[in-house]
Amino acid sequence: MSSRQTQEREWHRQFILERAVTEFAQHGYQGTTMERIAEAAEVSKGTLYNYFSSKRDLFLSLIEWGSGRAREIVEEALEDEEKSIEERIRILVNHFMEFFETGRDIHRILMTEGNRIAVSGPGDLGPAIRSHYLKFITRLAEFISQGQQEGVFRPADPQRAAMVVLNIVGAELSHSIISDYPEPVSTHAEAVADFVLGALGSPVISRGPAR
Amino acid sequence: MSSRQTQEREWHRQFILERAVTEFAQHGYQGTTMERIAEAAEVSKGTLYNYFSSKRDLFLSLIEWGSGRAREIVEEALEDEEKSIEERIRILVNHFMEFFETGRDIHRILMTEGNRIAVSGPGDLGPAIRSHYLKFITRLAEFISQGQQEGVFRPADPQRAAMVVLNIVGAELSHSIISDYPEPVSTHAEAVADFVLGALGSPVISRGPAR
Amino acid sequence: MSSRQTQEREWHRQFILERAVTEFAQHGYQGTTMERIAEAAEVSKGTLYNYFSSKRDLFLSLIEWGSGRAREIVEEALEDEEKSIEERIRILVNHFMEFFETGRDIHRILMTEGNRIAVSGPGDLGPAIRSHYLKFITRLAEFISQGQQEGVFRPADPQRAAMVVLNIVGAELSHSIISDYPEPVSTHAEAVADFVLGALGSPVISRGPAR
Amino acid sequence: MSSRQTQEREWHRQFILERAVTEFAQHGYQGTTMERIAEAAEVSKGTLYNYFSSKRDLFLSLIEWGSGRAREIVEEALEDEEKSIEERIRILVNHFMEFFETGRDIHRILMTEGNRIAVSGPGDLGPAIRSHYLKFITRLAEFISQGQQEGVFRPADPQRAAMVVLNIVGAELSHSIISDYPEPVSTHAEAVADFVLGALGSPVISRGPAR
DNA sequence: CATGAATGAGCGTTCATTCAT
DNA sequence: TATGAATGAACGCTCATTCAT
Repeated sequence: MSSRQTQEREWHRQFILERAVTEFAQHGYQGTTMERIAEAAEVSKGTLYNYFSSKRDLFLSLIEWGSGRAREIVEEALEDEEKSIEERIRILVNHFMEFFETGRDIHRILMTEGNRIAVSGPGDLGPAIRSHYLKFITRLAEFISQGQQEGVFRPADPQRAAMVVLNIVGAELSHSIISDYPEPVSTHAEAVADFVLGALGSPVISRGPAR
Repeated sequence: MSSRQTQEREWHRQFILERAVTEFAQHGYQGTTMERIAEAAEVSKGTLYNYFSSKRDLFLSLIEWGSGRAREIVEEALEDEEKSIEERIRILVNHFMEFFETGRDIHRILMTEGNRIAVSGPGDLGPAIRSHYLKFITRLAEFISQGQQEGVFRPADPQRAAMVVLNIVGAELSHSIISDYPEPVSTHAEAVADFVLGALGSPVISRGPAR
Repeated sequence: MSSRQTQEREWHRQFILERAVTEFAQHGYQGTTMERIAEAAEVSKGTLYNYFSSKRDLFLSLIEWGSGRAREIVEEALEDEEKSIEERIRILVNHFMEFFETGRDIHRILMTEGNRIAVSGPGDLGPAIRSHYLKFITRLAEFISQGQQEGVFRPADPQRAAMVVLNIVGAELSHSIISDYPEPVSTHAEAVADFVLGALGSPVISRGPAR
Repeated sequence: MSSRQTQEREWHRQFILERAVTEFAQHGYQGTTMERIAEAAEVSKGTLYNYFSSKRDLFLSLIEWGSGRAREIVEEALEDEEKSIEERIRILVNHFMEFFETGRDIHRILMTEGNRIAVSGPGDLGPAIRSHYLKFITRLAEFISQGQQEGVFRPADPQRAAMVVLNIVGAELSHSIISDYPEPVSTHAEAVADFVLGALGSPVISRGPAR
């Protein structure tokens, strides 16, 4: 097969994934039909199976892709050792918020469906997703641990703290849905970061409009 | 119909709901079949339809019941005006943690399935659930608002803050699932309360083993 | 469940099997759809699954039923020790021919589909069918072995001989299909028995119209 | 188009057929996919359709080819008028057994799938196959008829007798499958011939190890 | 001519719901 | 009221066939 064909095949695969994300985000794993995905991706049902061996495979590919992107965000935000710990947390939240804007759907899946499926999903999706989740959490926990050693954060189980950070960020997503406000979610990145830093124990000096 | 018959009917209905909770918690809304619920409730499939007009109705009844119980917890914890704001938050978290222990399933549904379905569930479960959610959040937001006025909490959008509180508590649930630790979740109520108070802006003086 | 209900359920199951036989006989295992069986049995597709867990299960039940009936025929024909060996073979062939008349379809399945599937069927039907086949062949082989010891039949591998007998009887089925003759297959039982006895080595003295 | 091109095209066609035989033999008509055939023939799926207009056409070509080869065997074995009738039957059986060895697959198809499809196959394969079958049977019947006139065989419907011969040979195939013995089928050609001659009414004087 | 991506009708199977008993 | 057999629409998935390259 020529390289160009391989390339195009990969593009097409990506395209299908991108369209599928929205469906899964809106209807959940079980509620999303291959038929709908096919329509959303503007291909026939059969074509889906030329790219993914099953619905499960498609969904897992999507989780992998999404959690990969999320890990990149964490990495990019945390790796710059020149910046202060607090600064880096703010950047992390910021990047996450922006990721929401463009990848709001994939995040929603990661947060809710992933959470539920990690418990006892159909076709044993659980372990696979849980593993992606853990890689993600672990990196964040390491950073928090470092912050604790430097005295910036108060002592607490780093993994629990990482989970808390993740869920506070997720709370903003829920809030945006419930409140149905018009402005981009990332507008509130500062406010969210305040909650995160507060939870981790850092003295909060909000730089947002409040106060 | 005699009052006693009415009473028994109501008991039976409750019994079915209690058995259904576990199923929904384990398999999600779509993944739970009426067949399974019937078996779990030790009745026939047909009987289910004598008590609930549809699967949707059954699930909604369950959400209503669960979120009702959750609202009671919030109310009980927050109403005692003799206690300090911070004290009441700690009690709230404590009660929630205990609710997890006994009603872990209903909570899991409220947190994950509820969250997802609130967006765009099958058969338009969304609006109904969202309304329950809001009543719940609103009460918490009122209390936080009061705390802010009293200067105990730092200023922030109270509804957003309420959502953050809820999600921090939810984080512990996720953490317990991921970490698969053996002790009761409520063991960690103190640690969770610390995160909550930190996020809300209260100066944290942990009374747990840390420090 | 009352005994009458159980009884009726069993009848219904039998009825479905009887209707299914024709379909499988005409279109083979893979060529027969559950839809067609449902139509033939005058029920909905879903009902089929109230009685059989899968297409495979339905087919296997049918094979079991048919091969059970066939074994009974063999047993009935061969057990009467008062009759001569040759006489019993003639009775056997006769009964088989009559079985064809009423159960032509099940026989066709046993002969052709069974044969093919025994090799490498879909969903590993092979071993199950092969086992039924063997019980059947073994009883016949025992009888032939006895005949050989009594000097009525010439020496030969009894199992091979049993297979030959079965296939000669089967040949008549093929012949009736190819020639498309109008009279009942059992009309030719004598002629078929002559072939069988000849093959087994008994001196043939046909009592049919030939000679 | 040059003759050489035509030639090569024909070769390629043959090659595909030879590879397809194995697939059809193992999985049956319906159970064999064009995908599998393409893989087995080391071409793409599309190419298959350059040589055969449809799966049906491919299968029919294969039946034609196989039954042609079978007819040749019959012809070769029976035409040598110098040999005795009995001798020629033994040669026929022998050749058939050898044909099994090299063309076991095509035979299996002819015997089982062919048999079933002859009745009412998908896409009306029936009549076409039946016609091949008849040509084949008819030649054998003629020979048997001759044997009967010469008094070597007892009187019987020649076509029925031909069918019986064919099925006895087929019995050995079934037997080899059921018994799963290791030696080549042709090892037992003598034994099979004994059964055939016995069935046709010839006095059996086995030349095999038995007696 | 060779390819393999695209197609869509059709398959086996599931399950919420109905209804005669 | 309680039952569970019957239903049929809808699902995930397969595969013979087409066609642009």
